[in-house]
Amino acid sequence: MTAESDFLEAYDPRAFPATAVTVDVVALTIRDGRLHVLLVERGEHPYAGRNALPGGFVRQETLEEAAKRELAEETGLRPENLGRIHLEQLATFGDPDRDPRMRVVSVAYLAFAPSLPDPRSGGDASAAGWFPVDDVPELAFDHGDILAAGLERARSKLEYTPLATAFVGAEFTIAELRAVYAAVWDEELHAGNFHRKVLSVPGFVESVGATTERGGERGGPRARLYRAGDARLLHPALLRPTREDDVR
Amino acid sequence: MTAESDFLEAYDPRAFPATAVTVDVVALTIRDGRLHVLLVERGEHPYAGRNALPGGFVRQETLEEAAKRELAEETGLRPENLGRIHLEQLATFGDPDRDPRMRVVSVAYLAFAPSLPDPRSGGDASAAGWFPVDDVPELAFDHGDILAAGLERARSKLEYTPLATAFVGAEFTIAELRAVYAAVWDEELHAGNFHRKVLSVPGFVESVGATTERGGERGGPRARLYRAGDARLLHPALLRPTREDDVR
DNA sequence: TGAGTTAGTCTCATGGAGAGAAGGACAGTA
DNA sequence: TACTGTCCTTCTCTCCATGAGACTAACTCA
Repeated sequence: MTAESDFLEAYDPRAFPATAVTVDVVALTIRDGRLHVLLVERGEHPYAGRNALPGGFVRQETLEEAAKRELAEETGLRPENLGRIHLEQLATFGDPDRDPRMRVVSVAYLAFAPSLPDPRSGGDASAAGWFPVDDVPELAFDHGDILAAGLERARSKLEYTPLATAFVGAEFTIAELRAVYAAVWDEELHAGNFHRKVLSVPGFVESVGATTERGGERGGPRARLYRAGDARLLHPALLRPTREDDVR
Repeated sequence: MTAESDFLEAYDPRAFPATAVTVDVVALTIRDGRLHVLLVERGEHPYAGRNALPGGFVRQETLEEAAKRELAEETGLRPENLGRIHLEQLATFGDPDRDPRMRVVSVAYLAFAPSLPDPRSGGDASAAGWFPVDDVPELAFDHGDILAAGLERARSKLEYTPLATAFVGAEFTIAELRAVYAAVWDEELHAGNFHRKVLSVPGFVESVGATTERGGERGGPRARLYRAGDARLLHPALLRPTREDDVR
């Protein structure tokens, strides 16, 4: 392999045009029954003062590690506590003029988390906060497009994966799970049918054998507790009600 | 906005570590009832002589334009003839050591095309060819992973989008469409049920009003011709038979 | 002309999904 | 304590999508 090592030694990485690679994270959670996204306020140009998705340049690390690092920085969570947070690659945005400084290609990641503390109180990440996704200010760069892609991915993934369990605690009730679907899909769901459906999908949830300590805030019986099962795909899927408009 | 323009003038793009951005294309087509992928033989180090997905560095263009350009170069197709080819972003691969030369982040694209001529006879793209996806040699870089991701995406997208029509000509029979599903999914399909299903999904196909000139090669009546309808999503979806193994 | 093949239609059994309702268990209030 | 309203959980009924199988008619090839 002498030819190859010679080649590698003579290779000049600067021969290619400078392109920066960043990660941006669409971090979603549910607070007060509404879907929220994590946004930070930009302190620097360009778009100073505008809200943006948390993100930054990729260092000597994998893309996923970069996304985890950015998420940890902005939420104030320690990386080791990121375990229960679902993280997946969303898409890559690289239009030549999406950043006025230079060519920046951004790999967007999507994160789902159970309700997290307000990052404002976290100290370091000063100007960060959770915003309801249906009431988001205009964002910097093309982050509005990235957010839209993240929301669509989240809505779609609830259908055929047990992702909703990433939004709730380790033990949860069927009603809590239903609230997740209702918040992400922004749809009312038939409690009885949802209950039957969730329990009928193999591996979606498994019973803990206990119930909540007390009934709901406004009455009602104690609910049985479940934890996430071992299914990676829901079969059959929980299809969201499809509007004709979506199809064409 | 003087502050911002001052900032942009003083900005030094070289301040960030050099990272190259490439696109790689998983181009799929169907030949002789089998799913094929387009591969090129690398002439240069690293991985000289190994097969790889067609791809290259991104220039002053959008990522999708780069993918189209690479695809056109390797297939010998003129860019204006790429119209009927479906192209979508697949995922981005950026592990620090995936390319021994330098940090290379690759945005992978997925392309579906009707049967194309053999690129070997196209002249320019000398060492390119179509390989059956279930009989692919070991690939350069992490292109094996990229191909696997592309196959899974293709199989999944057939379920809920009219993507299969991108594999056939402008006018096609239901049997041809069924052959696409059978090839991509590598599954036998019940002809009667498939027929009923395809015609029952609104906007999937629309009748041309004519039939094939003659029956099948081994007999049978003439088949009615259809063209792609205006649906962007299939509802209800054509779900592939799910094996229990896939679920866990 | 006959045998074999295939497009298209149909029937039947099964099971999932939506809608509605009922049985309790529980919280809050009078 | 009694009452009211909430809501978790289960059941029933109906409709529809799906899989399996069969049948007819049109066509090719020998």
